[in-house]
Amino acid sequence: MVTLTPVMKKIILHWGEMGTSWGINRTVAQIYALLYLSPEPLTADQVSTSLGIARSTVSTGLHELQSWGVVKTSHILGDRRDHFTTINDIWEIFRVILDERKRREIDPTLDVLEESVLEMQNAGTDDTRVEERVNDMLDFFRTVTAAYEQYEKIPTDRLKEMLHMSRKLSSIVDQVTWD
Amino acid sequence: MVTLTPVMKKIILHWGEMGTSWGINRTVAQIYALLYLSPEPLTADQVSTSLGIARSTVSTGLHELQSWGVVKTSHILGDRRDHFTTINDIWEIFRVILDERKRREIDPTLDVLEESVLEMQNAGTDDTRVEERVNDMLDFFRTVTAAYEQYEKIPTDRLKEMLHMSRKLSSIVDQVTWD
DNA sequence: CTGTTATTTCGGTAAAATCCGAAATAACAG
DNA sequence: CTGTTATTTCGGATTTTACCGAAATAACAG
Repeated sequence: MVTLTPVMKKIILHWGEMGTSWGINRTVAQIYALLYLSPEPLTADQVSTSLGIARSTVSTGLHELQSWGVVKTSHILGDRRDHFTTINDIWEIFRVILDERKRREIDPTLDVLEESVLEMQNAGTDDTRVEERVNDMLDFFRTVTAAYEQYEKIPTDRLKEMLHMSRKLSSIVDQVTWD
Repeated sequence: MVTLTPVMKKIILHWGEMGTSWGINRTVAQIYALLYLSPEPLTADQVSTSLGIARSTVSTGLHELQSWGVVKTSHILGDRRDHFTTINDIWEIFRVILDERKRREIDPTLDVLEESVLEMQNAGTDDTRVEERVNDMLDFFRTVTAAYEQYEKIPTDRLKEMLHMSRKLSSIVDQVTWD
């Protein structure tokens, strides 16, 4: 059991709330926050008692976090329990989350839209409006995906630089013309 | 009652699913998709019968969509019922959604983190680790917010250009150095 | 004012997501 | 192999969220 300072409690609880808006379940997000703030790796039991959630729930939650690659296990000599930590660069964490969201939300939508376009071509409908709108959507999602692929190539350190300098950056980009 | 083509059904259903991952409730997202695809504005009753959801649910859903500014009413001479449409630029729509998400998820987090830093200063804890992590988070959220403010200034048309040219853009940005 | 149609509010129900705890399994020490 | 500790699985209970439909309110025509 880890004693939580008021600040830690506050952040863990808020993180839980925020998680729900991000489609991450409340307790999973709390587990994450606890591990992120904890000075050393924690066992599943410590997580369970500190947050007051069932051992089994912690187990499932940790698996989910591990499957995303934002939580790792570490081990201590003479102790066969797993100890859990988060990767500690918050920028990396949000890259992972963003990636997960893209995978779950953008990619399937792209598929559906592409299928739809094909189906409409085959059916040969004269439903111009729907056709037009679906094409608009498809263009949008394709463009966003392409841009995302560019973003993915940028190493985190470079990304930090860029965003820290976002003001300067945007004034530079303002001078760009395509033709 | 509007008859839905298979393609429309497919997209509406998928949109509903996607909505849930975005923190938008399934039926609200479906209403949105229907209006987006419909050639002309629809009455609440038409939405209700076409999607098979209760009139009252439609009412609430339409209000929510209107409060976000992505659905507007229009009127037809000699008909006192409201007719509903979506704004029809999908780019604008996603700007609105993004903005909503920022407002609900980023802004409150920034508040909590700033409060936390103050509290920790007052309490004078020597909990270096937590302090460090909270500061990291704060820096991250501040940087993202600042970058978002730059993005907000870009007119939609310009944004389209930029993203359509994201490859070229990123090679230009690659040449930027700050010092 | 009265009747008619449109819209909204709201309490209760239904559906979905979350979480618990008991039991099963796994991992290991001796 | 046996006992002990750690971890996972899973059915059902609990909580949360979404949805319906009846009743209230609003908006209007005559």
